[in-house]
Amino acid sequence: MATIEDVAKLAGLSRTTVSRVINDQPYVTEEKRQRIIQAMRDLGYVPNSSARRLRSQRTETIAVLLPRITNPFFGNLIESMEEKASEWGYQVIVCQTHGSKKKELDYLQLLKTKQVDGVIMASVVNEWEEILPYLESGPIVFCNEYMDEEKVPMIHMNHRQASYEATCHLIEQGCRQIAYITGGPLSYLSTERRRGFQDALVEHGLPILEEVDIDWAIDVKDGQKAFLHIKKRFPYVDGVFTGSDEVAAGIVYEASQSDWSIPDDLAVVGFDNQMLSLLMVPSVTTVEQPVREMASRTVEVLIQQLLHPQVVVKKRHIFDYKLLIRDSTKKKVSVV
Amino acid sequence: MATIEDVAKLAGLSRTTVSRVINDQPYVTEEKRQRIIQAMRDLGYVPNSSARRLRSQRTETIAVLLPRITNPFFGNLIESMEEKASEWGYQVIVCQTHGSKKKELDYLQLLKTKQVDGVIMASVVNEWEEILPYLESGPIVFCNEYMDEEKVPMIHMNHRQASYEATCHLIEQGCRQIAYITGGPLSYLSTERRRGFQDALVEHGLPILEEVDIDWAIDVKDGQKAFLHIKKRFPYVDGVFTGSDEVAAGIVYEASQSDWSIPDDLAVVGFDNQMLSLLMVPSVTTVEQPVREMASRTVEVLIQQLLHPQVVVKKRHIFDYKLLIRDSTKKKVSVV
DNA sequence: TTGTAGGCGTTATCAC
DNA sequence: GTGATAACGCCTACAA
Repeated sequence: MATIEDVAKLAGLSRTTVSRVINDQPYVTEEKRQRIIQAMRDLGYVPNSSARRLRSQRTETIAVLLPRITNPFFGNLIESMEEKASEWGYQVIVCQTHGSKKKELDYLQLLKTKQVDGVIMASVVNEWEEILPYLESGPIVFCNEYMDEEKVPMIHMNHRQASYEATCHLIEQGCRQIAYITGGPLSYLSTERRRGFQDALVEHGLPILEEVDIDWAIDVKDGQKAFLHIKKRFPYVDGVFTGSDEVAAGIVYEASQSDWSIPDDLAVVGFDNQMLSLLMVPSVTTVEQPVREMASRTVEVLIQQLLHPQVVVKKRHIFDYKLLIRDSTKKKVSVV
Repeated sequence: MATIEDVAKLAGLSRTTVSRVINDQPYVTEEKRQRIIQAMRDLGYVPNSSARRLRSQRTETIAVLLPRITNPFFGNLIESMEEKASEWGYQVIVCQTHGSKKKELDYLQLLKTKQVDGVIMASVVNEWEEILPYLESGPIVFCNEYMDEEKVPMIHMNHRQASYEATCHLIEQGCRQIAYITGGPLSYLSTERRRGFQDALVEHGLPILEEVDIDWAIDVKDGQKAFLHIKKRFPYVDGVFTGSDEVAAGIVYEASQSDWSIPDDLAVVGFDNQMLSLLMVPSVTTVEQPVREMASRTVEVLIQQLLHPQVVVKKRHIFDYKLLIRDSTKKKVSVV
């Protein structure tokens, strides 16, 4: 593999001059510049990025931490992030934590070992105290997940309010016994969602169904199981709020295989506006997040911090959600 | 940031000895080893990976090229690849080409600049002649996509045969006017699929409907459009083979909004066995690929090549598919 | 305008 | 067992 030295020799010039040409710097005669360019071509020279990294102390790479890519929400997120990062000449490393605290810390280690310049956390399972020390080694930005902290920028929606609004919608449709179905690791975000849900119930004087504690539902199969569970053990439930379109789809699907009718026997609200939610029969009411915009903003915020480390950045970037009302909640007998 | 030098000083030893401890090498007294470990702790020392890369000429990073992550097939693929790579201590860089030849070559450049040790191409849009030169800089492995080449390992299914079988199934169900719906960039794989489709038609003496040339369908929306297009312009079509479950889902969905019935007016076969295909009403007949196994094997093949460059590896790894027959093709009046 | 030389942090070689 | 030294390939004061 040709090095800068080889090019210099072939062109009969010094490494310095070659380096100037590589980096488009001035103070090189056009004639020598051409000679060097020719030499680089002849040798098939390409600058070695490891050497550059060592020298510059920068990797132009960022890590994106998320639970798993096949969750469409995170898939969309990283798709947009990669596109944006690529525009700025940055590489993206995928870091699937699968909700494991250890894996999360292992991947944060990339920051300490200087394998990446910065980290985006789209999911957070460790406590803040665990994460804080890594901040010494480079910037961290939260996206989607958030906390009561002001040390790192956070790009997200108000999940508490979104859940509140979704639940109010169920109540307006006449639901009185509403179950909360969730899954995945506990986090600030998931707590916020639950709070919003309970806010709405309390405000309307409705009971919080402590007995229906389904906290293990994360995908379509789980949704199907959850439906059967409810039908069998808590048949009085007439509405469900779940933080996942996949779970909602599972419920809708399994209901269609039973004698229950959605939404009349059971109204269902999902979250994220996945394609699935629109294609189900009945279509699923859901909360839409501006995924692409959040992803794009997150990358911008991180890269700006990398380019201008001293500048104090805005810490909160709150995006708007949108409740998309579809057939899974449009009860025939609606109570207003 | 503490360096190996700092640790050495604090422990009152040389960099060499510290390096030995870091790399678990013998020939260090237990007492000194402990002193060094303590010093590393005190300083919060972490080896700098850029320096290691430069020294070792290895990055322990691989690049995965694919069109876009949100295509669930590729999402699943990279999910499994990241997991496998992580087991071996390798990082994965996401490279979305969006079917662009230029982007594909740009990402292959990562190999030349030594930012990655190897490349997995899960999609290929350039000609082989364009790709070949990059092979000098490191190993490339194909997964999913393939070619008539023996220079790089290829992990894939026999798409021609899968399409052939799927089409035969449509014919057995009584379809006589079968449309082929495709999309995305032309490639060896897409050509193979078309061949398999035509093989079946020819073998059964059925017409190839040249007039129905839908080659622009890649997602659900396109599927919906395609259905309307067929219904309006080619109402005699009674079967559709499409290389995408999303397109199939769009067709099924749009049909359900019309007076056509699936499968009796139109039988539909998709590809990939996405969750979608199972949840649609009617559920969609599709071809299942062993995605996780292919992904996992691909990473293994690549890493083995990195670890043992001289060993000649098996070039073809052909996996089995499975035709999953569901409601979208079970015509009531089936002709055998 | 061009070149010399040192150092980024690590590890392999060789001498002690 | 341990340490001095060179080298990986690049960039950049500083000198000329």
